[in-house]
Amino acid sequence: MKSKSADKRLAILKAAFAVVTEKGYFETKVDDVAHRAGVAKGTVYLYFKDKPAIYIGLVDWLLKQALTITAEVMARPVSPQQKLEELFSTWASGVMSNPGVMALLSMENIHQDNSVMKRFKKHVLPHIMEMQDAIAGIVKQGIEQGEFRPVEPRSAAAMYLSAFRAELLSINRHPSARRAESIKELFFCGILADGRSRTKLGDK
Amino acid sequence: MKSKSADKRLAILKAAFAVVTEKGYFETKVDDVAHRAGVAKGTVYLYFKDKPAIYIGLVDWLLKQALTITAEVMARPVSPQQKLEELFSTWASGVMSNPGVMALLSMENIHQDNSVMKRFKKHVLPHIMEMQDAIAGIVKQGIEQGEFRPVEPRSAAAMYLSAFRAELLSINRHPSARRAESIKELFFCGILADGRSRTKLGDK
DNA sequence: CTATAATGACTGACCGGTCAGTTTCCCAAG
DNA sequence: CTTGGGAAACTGACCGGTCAGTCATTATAG
Repeated sequence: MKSKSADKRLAILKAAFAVVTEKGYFETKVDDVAHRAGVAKGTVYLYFKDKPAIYIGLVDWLLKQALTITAEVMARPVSPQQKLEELFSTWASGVMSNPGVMALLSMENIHQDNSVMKRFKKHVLPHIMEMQDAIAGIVKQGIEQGEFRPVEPRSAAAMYLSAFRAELLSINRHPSARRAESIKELFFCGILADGRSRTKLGDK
Repeated sequence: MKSKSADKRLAILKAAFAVVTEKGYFETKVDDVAHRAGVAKGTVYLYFKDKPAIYIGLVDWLLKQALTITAEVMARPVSPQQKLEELFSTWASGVMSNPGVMALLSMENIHQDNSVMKRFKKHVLPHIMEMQDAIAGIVKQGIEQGEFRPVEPRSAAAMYLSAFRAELLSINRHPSARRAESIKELFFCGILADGRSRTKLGDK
């Protein structure tokens, strides 16, 4: 099964990427993917067990790319903040620039618990967690170096990913670079004016 | 069509809410909704033109509730920050607490451009925008009063909604109140340590 | 010539939407 | 109060289209 041709498998994945980001998983027909890849439907089933397997293979593939980028950025000899900033823009200009990607990766869909989503969870969540851990690691480093406040690293990682998502969404809606900068900056600086005490929130 | 019974329409919406948040739109069968509502399939079609109409009706209904809460909170005589905090927790404990709601409302899915999503966009996006505008309004007020930094209000609103989403996601994943506080605080304060200049980001 | 890869017509399950038939409700006439 | 009849609400079996997955057949490579 692996021997046939890694190229063809990749071609099918790329076709699936194009179709799924355009129409969404449920509206994507296996025939669409096959045609886009320039093969017959039967051929798709030589490389993937069934339709969900295509989707899982696709997300796997994308996340692996994103993780590679992440690891590469993490290894650079720059400050934690710099790392987070670079990751932000590298992601934004890389794999993730396709407007449909967010739909593809968005975790909301995973909270449903039919059998397809269970399979999806099992295969893909570990990658997501790995990513979040990587970011939490950078945050932790930043805290130790005094660059960041002592926040919960995993919360910060969640927030970081959300900010990234917000950026992509606004890029999709209004293709203007200004907004994005602003969102990234909000992540780092927050919204409160300088004068306000940063510990005030805890009280209430 | 309106005369039949508003109660029954509502019953169908509630059933749809239960099923759609559990299984997602595409996996939801009209029969499921009908059974859950205690009516026959045909009856559903007396109240809704077709399946997408059920979905649109559902999201409309939920967003209207959220907007009501928003307006109510906005009217309170408290500081902008207080407003945002209260909105955050009121939403979190209200309509939005169901783990499936994010999936239901998440905008990612809307970037696909088949006919169903076009209808969806047309009906629902205005409500979303209304919501974002409301929040941007609070932010603007906060800026004028010197409570917030002079950020782009709409970016801040996008960030706020994303932070809210991050909170819900982590609540779903680990039912612990700690994390949520932390995410909300991150929105207000950012992640940088006190000593760091807040304007430094703009350079580069 | 054999083995491996690729094909695409076919099938069976599924489900959105319909509609002829049934029940329920209301009210006017007896 | 009973009755009857007509309208409105409701029902669910059915239909037609769609599509995931199969497999007998054909093409290709070695």
